[in-house]
Amino acid sequence: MNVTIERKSDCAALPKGWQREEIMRKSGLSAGKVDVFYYSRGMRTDVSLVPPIRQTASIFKQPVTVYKTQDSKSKADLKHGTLDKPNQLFWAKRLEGLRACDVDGVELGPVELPKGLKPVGPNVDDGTLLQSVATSLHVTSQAVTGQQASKAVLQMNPGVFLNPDQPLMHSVNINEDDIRRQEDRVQVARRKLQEALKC
Amino acid sequence: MNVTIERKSDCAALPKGWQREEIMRKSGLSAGKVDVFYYSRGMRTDVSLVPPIRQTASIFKQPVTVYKTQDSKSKADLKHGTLDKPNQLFWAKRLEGLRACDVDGVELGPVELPKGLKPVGPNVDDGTLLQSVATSLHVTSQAVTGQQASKAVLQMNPGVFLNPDQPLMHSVNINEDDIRRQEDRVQVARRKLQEALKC
DNA sequence: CGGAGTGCTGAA
DNA sequence: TTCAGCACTCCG
Repeated sequence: MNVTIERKSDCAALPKGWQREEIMRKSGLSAGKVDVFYYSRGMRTDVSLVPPIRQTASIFKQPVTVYKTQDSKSKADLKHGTLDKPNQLFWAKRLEGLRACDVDGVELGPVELPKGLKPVGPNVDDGTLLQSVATSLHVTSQAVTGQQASKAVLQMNPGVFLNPDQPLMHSVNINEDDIRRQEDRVQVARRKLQEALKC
Repeated sequence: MNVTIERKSDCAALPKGWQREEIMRKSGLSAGKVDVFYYSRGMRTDVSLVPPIRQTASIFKQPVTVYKTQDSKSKADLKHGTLDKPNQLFWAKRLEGLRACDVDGVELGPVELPKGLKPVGPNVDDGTLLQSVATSLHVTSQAVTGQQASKAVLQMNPGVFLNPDQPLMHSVNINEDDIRRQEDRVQVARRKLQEALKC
């Protein structure tokens, strides 16, 4: 069966930026009927709309959190009563002293964190920070952004200002430069791989 | 809303020995919807039936391969003509010299492999072995078992005896002792975690 | 659990 | 009879 593919282009009658797509049903009782889809930007298959997967060494898939600029409530927000049980303050401290080990049971050395990540709270060092960040990335489905309150206020009164849903680190601001640097790193890695594979 | 949990028991309308289980989706866009499962023996929640996830530092989920003793064909076997394009011999060698680096671009040191893993083939060292094993774990959907041919024969005539679908390592035999040792390691790790969490 | 794709159905 | 709008299934 030959099918003429409809131009998926902007349509005069549509608000600016909207697109109309017509998909013909290919089989079944309703074969030949047409479903019409409208998109405000990008198409169904637009790869740029799919959040990338976190490049953490994790056995769980961890898609990056997407912030929507339009005020579209997420479906989860509309549901009532799916509250998780509250986290204990400083729960990450219970993991202190634990360390991953290799096949022979030898504990791994300390991991160096990026300079941007600063621990907060009494007696929170880089090790605890790493454990709380790693756990957050695995456990929470929210964005991992760190603590919003100032260092002084957190030190003074953590019971009030510490957010137990976030790791024990200062909030991190990712700026354009950080993104560019990360893109560069990815570029370099890709080039190396390409180089290696093309022989 | 109160929900009566369906007894997960034999149902009159089902053939003898079959069970029906209704599982409510707990999160996501389709939260609240129900998936229905039927089993002829055992339940879904029988932990022993769920293949464990490989504990590799991988962003892909990698369930351990399950060998069934009953002659139930796997789903993949039932599909016809899904042949992958053949692998090049010694493809892993193209990755030699590549190494992961940390956030600052500093390359990571060499990784120590378990004693059981021995490289095979001309000029294949532990680094190449690691890369080929890691790639196999990510790429293939088969069991990763290593090369079956003897070292002598592989060295002599790799074009004939090397299996490009397997990493450049000798076949590994996992015996009861290995399994027990691994179970012990898991026990120890679990106890440590439990200890840490119960304060 | 999500997404693509088809089935179903009440209103017109 | 038609079909918009959603329900539902299937599969990865």
